[in-house]
Amino acid sequence: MNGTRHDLMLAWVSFVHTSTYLISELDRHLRDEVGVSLSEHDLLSQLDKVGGEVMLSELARRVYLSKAGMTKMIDRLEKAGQVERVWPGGDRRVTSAKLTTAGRATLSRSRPTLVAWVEANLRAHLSDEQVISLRDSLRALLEGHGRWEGQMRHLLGEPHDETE
Amino acid sequence: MNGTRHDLMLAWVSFVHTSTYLISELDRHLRDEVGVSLSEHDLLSQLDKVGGEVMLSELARRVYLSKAGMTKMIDRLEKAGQVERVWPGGDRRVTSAKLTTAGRATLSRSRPTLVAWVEANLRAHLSDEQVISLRDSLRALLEGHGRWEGQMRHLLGEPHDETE
DNA sequence: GGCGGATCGTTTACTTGTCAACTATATTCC
DNA sequence: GGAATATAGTTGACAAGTAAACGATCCGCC
Repeated sequence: MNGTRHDLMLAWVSFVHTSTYLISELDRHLRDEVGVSLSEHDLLSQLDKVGGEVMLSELARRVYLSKAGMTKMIDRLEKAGQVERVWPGGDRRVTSAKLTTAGRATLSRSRPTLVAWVEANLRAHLSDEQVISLRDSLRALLEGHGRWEGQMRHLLGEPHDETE
Repeated sequence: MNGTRHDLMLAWVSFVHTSTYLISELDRHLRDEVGVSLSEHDLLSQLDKVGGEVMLSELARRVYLSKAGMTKMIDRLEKAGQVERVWPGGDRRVTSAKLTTAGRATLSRSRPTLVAWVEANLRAHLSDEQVISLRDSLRALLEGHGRWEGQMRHLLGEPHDETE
């Protein structure tokens, strides 16, 4: 018996089930409490992280959406007043999106809701060491697939800076 | 600054992005190579784990699907000949599902494909210690939410036994 | 300076999921 | 034994994603 391989597959199956479960729970929670889905929060959060306009295809890449999916998501969020399409001149093919004031207001409610939920549903079941190890492993996976971004300010609503 | 809270949120955001990315990649890979989606593989795998008939609502709970979603999934898989509906008498409300021979054949192709993919896409970027720690943390999360099952034989196609 | 091939965003058709309403059966309890 | 209630599965209307085809624009290069 290859114990290591078994551990690996166990980790993977648990990973799939955990994410399926937790993500759908958090999604429902955010919809109920704030009125945005998790992916919508994620999009608003990316826009806030950049702090300005982002072209749609770049935005799609960041939130793992096809370009058709991004068109529809921006349609919804624009209709809801959270986001605005802008045409920043230069290349006339590109459309960008930016947060509206209402979008920033939504973020100011969704962010603490999300933080509290994560405290209650992750932190509550993990030791500090497990959180750190999880963070490092996931970062290694993202890096290994070329998907690690600067990520990680803004999660708590901290001011933007460039010191990384 | 609360470093621990920041680490926690970083871990969570990485978790969401990693699972979004990896799951969609594996899903595409399984469709291309074997012709089943990841959720379909998961369903077949659950049926195989039990080794007999399972009622639809129990199946739905195991793969995190609504009962309407389960009806449709079984419709598809039955039409594709992978699965059969059976009515095991007793409670006349219940419908169960079981694997067909074709379903078992599909599993015998999807399982090694999945194992190879996980070796190449997880194992390749993680140390043995990270795999173990990941396994333990995810198990703790599932247990914390009352979603830990026996899970974990069958992942590699090992014979059923009850020694856990 | 204009032709061929990429890239950007949208549209269309389709897939796969949810929720709410419904039917049929089972259970509780008076 | 019968009414109220709960549970199993299906159906229909909708939500949110994809892939492929399309129009517009940009770029490289002869």
